[in-house]
Amino acid sequence: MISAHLKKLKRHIELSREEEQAIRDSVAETRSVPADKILIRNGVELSSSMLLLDGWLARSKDMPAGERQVTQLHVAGDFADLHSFTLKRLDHDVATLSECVVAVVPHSRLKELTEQFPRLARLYWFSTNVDAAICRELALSLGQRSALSRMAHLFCELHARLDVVGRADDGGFNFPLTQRELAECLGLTVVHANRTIQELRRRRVVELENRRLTIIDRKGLEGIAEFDPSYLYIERLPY
Amino acid sequence: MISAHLKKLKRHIELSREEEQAIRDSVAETRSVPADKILIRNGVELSSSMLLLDGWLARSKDMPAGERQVTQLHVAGDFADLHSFTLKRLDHDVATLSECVVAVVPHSRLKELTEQFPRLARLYWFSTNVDAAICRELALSLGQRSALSRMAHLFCELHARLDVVGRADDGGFNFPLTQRELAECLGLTVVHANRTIQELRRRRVVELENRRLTIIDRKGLEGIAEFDPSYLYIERLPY
DNA sequence: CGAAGCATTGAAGTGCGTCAACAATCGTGG
DNA sequence: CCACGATTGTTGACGCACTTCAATGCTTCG
Repeated sequence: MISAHLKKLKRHIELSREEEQAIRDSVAETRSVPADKILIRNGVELSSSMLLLDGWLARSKDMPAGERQVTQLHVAGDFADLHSFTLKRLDHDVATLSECVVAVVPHSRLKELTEQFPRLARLYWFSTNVDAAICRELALSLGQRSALSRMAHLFCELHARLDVVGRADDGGFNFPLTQRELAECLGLTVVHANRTIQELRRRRVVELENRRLTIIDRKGLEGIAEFDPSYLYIERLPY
Repeated sequence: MISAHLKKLKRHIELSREEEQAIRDSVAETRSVPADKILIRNGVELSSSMLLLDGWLARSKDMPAGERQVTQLHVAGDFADLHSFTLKRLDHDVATLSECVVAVVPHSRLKELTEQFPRLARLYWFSTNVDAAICRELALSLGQRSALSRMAHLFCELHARLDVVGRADDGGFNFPLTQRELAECLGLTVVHANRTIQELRRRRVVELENRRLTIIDRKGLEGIAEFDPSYLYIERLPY
C-alpha cells in the first residue's frame, strides 16, 4: 500500500535498494481511520508524520466564526504533514474526508533517514515545496479566478495528481467530497458551489454523481480552468 | 547586512561558530537591484538562491489575461527562493518592489552546507515550511475574509515579521508598495483597495502615506484582522 | 421508518468590480 | 527651477458574481 508513495517519489529520482528499504522501514505502524475525523489538530505538538496510503484528507483552517477554508487536499501517496517534521506543530487541522489508511512515520526515523540519505532529505524537502506550490496556485485561484474557473481548475489538478498514483483514468476519478466540502476548498458557499457544478454540467465538461467525477470534455475543462500543470512539478528526475 | 537573516534564524536555534561562519561563507556575491525589476522569472532553471538583505520583494503569479496575484511578500532577512534549491525552477516570478540588496547563494554551497550541517538543513527546511504556512494563511484570507479584514491582516503580519528583523516600531513601518501592488496582494482591484484603505483610516486604526504605514490603534487593527500570529512560527527554539 | 444530512431551487441583497474621469505626485529633461 | 508627461491616488455611478435566507425533495443510515 505504500507503493503509491514510492510511485510518486520515483517520478523524480531513481531510488536505490537501500533508500527504498529505508523508506519502508520508516513506517512505525499503519492505522485505519473512519471518515470525518480530525486526524491532526491545529497547534498540538507532534512527534510523527502521517503518510496517506488510501483515502482522502484535507488540511483546513477555521475562522473564529466558523467559516472554513480547505488549503489542501491529499490523496493516496501524499504525506499529509511532512512539514510537521520541522514545524513540530501545525497551523491547520488535518481531517479525513473518507475512510483512510495512514502510515505513521516517527520524526525520529525521519531524522535518521534524512541524515543517512541526504538525497532523500532533498527529495522530501522537494515534496513539501511542491505542497507550497500547490498552495500558491490555490491563492491565485482564490484571488483571481471566477468560481467556475476555480472549480474546473481543482478538478484538473486532482485528475493530474491522481493519475500519478494510478487512481484516475481518462473518464475521471472517485471523488468522495460533499458539496459543502468542495465549497470549502473553493472559498464559496454551498449554494454557489452547487450552481457552479450545474454550470459545468450544463456545458457538458464534467458530471458529478455517486461520489464520482466524470470528465466528459477534458480539453473544455482545461480551457475553463486555464490549467497549466507545471506548478505540480510532475516530471522525471529534477536532479 | 546578513545580520537580519541571522537574527531570524537565531530566533529558532543557537548557531554554533562554525554554522554561522558556514552561512556567511555560502554567499557568493552581493548585488544591488533597482525597483520594479523581475529578479527571477517563472520556469527558468536556477542554480542559486537569493537571500534578501534589504528592500522588498514579491512572489507573483500572472494569469493569461494579465491579472496578477502576489503570493508572498519578502523583507530583509528572508530567503526569496530557497525553494528553488529543490524545485530547480519556480512556478512564479520574484520581482523587486523597492530598490533591493540581495545575496546570491549557489545551490552547490547549499548542498554542502546542508550535508555538513544536518541541523541547518532542518532549519532551512523549516524556513520554507513557514513560507508555506504564510501562504496557507493567505489562502484563508482570500477565501474567507472580507477586503477590510484581509488588508488589516496583511498589515498585522508585516508588522510582526518586520519586528523580528528590527525594521518595525510600535508606530508602524516603511511600506514601499503602491496601491496597485497592495491590491495584487489582496486579490482586489486598485479602486477597492483604495476604498478599503480609506475605511481603515476612517476607523482610525492605520494611516498610509509617504510610503509609510502608521499603526494608530494596534488592538483595533488586530481585531478587524482577527490576527493570531501563531502561523508565523515566531518563537524560540522549536528543537 | 424516522431523522439527519445532502442536493437543489428561488428570490432578494451586497461586497466588490468596472468604467470613467480627474487630482495629486513624481521623475525627467530642458 | 520649471514644464510636462507618466504614474499614482481618489471619487462617482452603475453592474454583477456571489451571498444570504428560506424552502423542498432526496439520500443515507441507524
